[in-house]
Amino acid sequence: MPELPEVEIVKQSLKNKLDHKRIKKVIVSNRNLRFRIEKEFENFLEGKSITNITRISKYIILTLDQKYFCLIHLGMSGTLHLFKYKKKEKNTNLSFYNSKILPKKHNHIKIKFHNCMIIYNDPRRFGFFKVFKNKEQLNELLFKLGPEATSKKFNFKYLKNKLTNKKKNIKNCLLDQNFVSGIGNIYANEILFHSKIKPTKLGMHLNNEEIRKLEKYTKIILKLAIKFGGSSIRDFKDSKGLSGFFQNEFKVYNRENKNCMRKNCNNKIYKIFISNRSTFFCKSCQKK
DNA sequence: AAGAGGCCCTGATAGC
DNA sequence: TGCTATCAGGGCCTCT
Repeated sequence: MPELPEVEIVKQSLKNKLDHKRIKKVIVSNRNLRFRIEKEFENFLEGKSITNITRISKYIILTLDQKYFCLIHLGMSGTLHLFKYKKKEKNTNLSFYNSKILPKKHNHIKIKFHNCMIIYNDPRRFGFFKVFKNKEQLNELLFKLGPEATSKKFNFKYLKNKLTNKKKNIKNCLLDQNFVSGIGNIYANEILFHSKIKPTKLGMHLNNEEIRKLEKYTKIILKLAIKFGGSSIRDFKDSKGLSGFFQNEFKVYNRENKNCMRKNCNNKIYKIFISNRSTFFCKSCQKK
């Protein structure tokens, strides 16, 4: 599901809700996510307070007691659901949460707070939770990432330098998180359409104008997608259950055989596969 | 060393 | 209706 805009939306929807909340109880019902959840996971989290919630590329980071970290990646199908506490019935230990609909299966992790809880659901289990006992350990993992697509570090100079002699096609470059972080398959397709660059073009063959457009539209598209609340295909929702609307703005993604939306272009959108990922483009707008 | 492809996993959908 | 095949928003690992 989630690329940088969707992860940002999830983070925003958790922010202020979980800030400074103390974790009362953690329940893991399936430890086999992308990485197996460590035995100490529950114990480590319980009793600690969430002192900050941030996002780096497609990762959500919970800061715990200002010095520990819980790194969350939603993989392809992960979702976080926030439930507010409603009431506790007299003489029982049952807690009741508001009635927001939750999938019946694949709810792998529950994190309970005083008056709310979050549930991690992930059918395909490509996502993961991992705790870090200090910042150095966390940075070790994160420093391998390329500059964030929305950041100043991702600029003409960086791209020009990186693309020189790059024999990889530009679409795979955009999907390579060590090249630039935060972009996934949907936004890679959309960015290349707006930049008028053919997805199969080798990185080394981009001219200066194309590099400038690539930088420009990467930032425009991702920031616009955040404004629209992300893209909700296959039911992406934020932690409160709200959908995004950027899917209505797609120009090429999932539009095989439909008309190109650029003014005065009469061509259709083609679908090809690049490294087994579906790739959409207009042959006439993205000639080379 | 860089790049391509397989693979992890479940579910929705298309085609027969 | 019910089977099988294919494909999904990610990224790690292996092979060349």
